[in-house]
Amino acid sequence: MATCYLLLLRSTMSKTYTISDLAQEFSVTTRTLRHYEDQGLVTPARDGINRIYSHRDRVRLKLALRGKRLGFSLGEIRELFELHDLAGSERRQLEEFSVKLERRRAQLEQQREDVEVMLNEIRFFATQCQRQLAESDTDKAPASNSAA
Amino acid sequence: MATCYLLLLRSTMSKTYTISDLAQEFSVTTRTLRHYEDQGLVTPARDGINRIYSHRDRVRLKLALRGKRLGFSLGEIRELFELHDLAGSERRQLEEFSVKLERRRAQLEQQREDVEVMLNEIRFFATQCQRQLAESDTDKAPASNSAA
DNA sequence: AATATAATTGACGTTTACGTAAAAGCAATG
DNA sequence: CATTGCTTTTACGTAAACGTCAATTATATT
Repeated sequence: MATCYLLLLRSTMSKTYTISDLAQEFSVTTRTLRHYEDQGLVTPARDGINRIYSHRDRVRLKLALRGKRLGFSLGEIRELFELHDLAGSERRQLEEFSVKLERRRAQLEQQREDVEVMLNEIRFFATQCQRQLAESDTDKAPASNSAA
Repeated sequence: MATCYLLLLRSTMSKTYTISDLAQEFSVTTRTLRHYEDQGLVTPARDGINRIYSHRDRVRLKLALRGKRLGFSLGEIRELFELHDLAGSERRQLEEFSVKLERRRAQLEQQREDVEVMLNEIRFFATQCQRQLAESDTDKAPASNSAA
């Protein structure tokens, strides 16, 4: 049930996409996609001069955008990708990766708490707002006036 | 149990703080605090030329930092503060506020989901890492070799 | 009084993540 | 075949969020 997206990076699918396909699908500009390429987040093939994005690129883009929503920098996102590619790698690197993952996990759990708190705040003010709006409604309704 | 921090902004407490008090407590630079003042997030009083931060300022700072962790811009954070100050305000503004809150709520819920997914990924890779590290341990242990 | 410590106000610098404009190359289409 | 549309590279521009001096001022300490 809990799909692991990073694993999809290994998947082998042959559908390809143009730059504007992906730009449209993910509501980003083509400039953004080229920028992500500069930063090493995607590595589209070429048809002559034109970029051809693979399924893998698409997945990476999706992951990158989620990373961004969570406040990861492009550099950090690339690091995660690189670390993933380093699967059957040296012990030293694996240990470093492990440490980084742990740090990230802590940050994310802080963030999770932040989100909950903030949602509470917002819900609270939303109700306050609604209440005030309701009051200003009854104020304007000349029939039902409950004494101030 | 669920403290509403924004309400603390109304609280009346007389303890004050210097700029470096708050900088230390929240692990930011004094430059940051001055910047936040420029952006209207805090409004310290003055003792002659020196800044005197109130309890209210402290709470605002705390809120601002949480906002930042969640990817809010300083401008958006200020907006939230302003909207809060606008408590007994005009219907029009309240309605706008309501809409903004709703948008924020949607974003936050997206973010909550993002966090969960990302935590899953990270947990998955953490275990993978541990496994590999364990394997490379048994590899190096000359006693127990389970045939490749 | 002299020196050290912390605060102040400019003001320019830096990084990140793109925006935007210019000049040019293919591909289909009227 | 000229135009339209999408693509390319190159390159300068920009907004946000501070960093980093520099020059001054105020307070505290020896």
